[in-house]
Amino acid sequence: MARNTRRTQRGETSLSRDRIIEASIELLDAGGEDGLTFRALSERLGTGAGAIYWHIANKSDLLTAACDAIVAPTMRSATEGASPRDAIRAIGLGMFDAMDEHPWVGSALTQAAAQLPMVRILEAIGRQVVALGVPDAMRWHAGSALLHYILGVAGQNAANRRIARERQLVRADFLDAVAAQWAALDGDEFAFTRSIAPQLREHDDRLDFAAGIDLILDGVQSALARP
Amino acid sequence: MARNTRRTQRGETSLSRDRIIEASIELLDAGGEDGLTFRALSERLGTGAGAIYWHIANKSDLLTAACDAIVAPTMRSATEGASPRDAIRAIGLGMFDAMDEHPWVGSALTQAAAQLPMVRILEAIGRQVVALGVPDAMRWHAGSALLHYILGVAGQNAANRRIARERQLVRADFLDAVAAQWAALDGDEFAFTRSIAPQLREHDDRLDFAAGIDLILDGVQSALARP
DNA sequence: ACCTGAACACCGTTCAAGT
DNA sequence: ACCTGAACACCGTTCAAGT
Repeated sequence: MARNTRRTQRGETSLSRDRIIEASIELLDAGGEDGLTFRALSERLGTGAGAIYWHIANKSDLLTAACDAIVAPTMRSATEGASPRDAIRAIGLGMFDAMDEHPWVGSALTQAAAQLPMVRILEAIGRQVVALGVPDAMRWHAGSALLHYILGVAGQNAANRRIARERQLVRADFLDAVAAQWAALDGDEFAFTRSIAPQLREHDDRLDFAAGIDLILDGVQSALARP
Repeated sequence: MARNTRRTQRGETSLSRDRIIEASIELLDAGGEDGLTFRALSERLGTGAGAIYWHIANKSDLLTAACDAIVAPTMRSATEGASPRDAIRAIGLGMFDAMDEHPWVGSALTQAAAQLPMVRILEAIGRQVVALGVPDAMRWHAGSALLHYILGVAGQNAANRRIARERQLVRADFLDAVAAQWAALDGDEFAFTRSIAPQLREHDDRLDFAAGIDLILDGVQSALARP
């Protein structure tokens, strides 16, 4: 960690794991997951591709580290809340907003299963589940349901953003395209989907996300109340 | 679709979209997502890489089609159930079992956001949400919470299987490795995660998955009961 | 209409060689 | 200890040329 402090003091010219991660995030923000390549990264850092491998193990390691650089501060600032319930909502919405700013975090999170970024989210949620008074035997179920729900929305939003980017569509046009696609489905086989297609355009992803968390928390609380 | 019926009658030598998808599924089952390449596929089909492009648009299209070939029959057979609640559970468990047999389906589902496979799941769930008596205004929230939860578990399981495969570990050894990793975390910063690490080894993914669905359904039902 | 297969423009990763 | 950059073994996709 303190390996190259002497050089760092001299300026920004030296390579370091932190500088690599920082540049990676810039590339990911600018060009999505495809934007991060060792060639683009080494060009931006003014170095050779091989140099990067001195500081990181491989691309998967790099993506996880970039993801953690977003998730860690998000979890640190989202643990406040008037009640455990509010705190859990804040954790979820904190992740939602972070992924809104960095859409690649959703898929990075999925790829880095059981790694540090995911554990941070689990930890933040779990503490509030305990504070909520959930008994030992139910903590795992409650925590993992919330975590999986958050990861599900994460993955889905990330995929939607990637598709919209590839087709060079803004959000509204993307939703219009999906709604049109759904409306064209077979009326008998896809009756439900067709019936909710109009809601696609009006809906607010962030509110929907919060509503899902509330549903799970309601389920937890009704289980707590059961004799 | 009926383009090459004459040739198909002669035997299995002719190429078709269905044969390509079938061979893709075999490659995906055998080697995970990395196992599906146009070179491996053309070799297995005894043809050139370019020939495949006559029948499918690109790799993303191919993966979505392979995913749909798994999801469609799963949804067709999983819609039975004594009650809407049982039916929703059956839909979820049907997907769980399908992904257990074909681990790549989880990530394919995420990549094919808003595409046919996902719509089939949404449709199956939505119908049961209606049957459950959920009013119009809440159907979207209930359906998308269930869908996102299922997709979250899907992505997570797929990622776990991929990592286990890469490290050539069987499930039990993979869980042991994760549990050991968690146990080594900082005691203050990761108190909750450390406390549930032992449960990692004992837990049953399938039961946990069903428990999460029940939590959401309990939440829906408690919202229905509210004045 | 359908297929061939070489060619193109990329990847992530390695490694002998430098400083 | 850290970096260079050419080389390696791959990718998905295209396309002139065949039948």
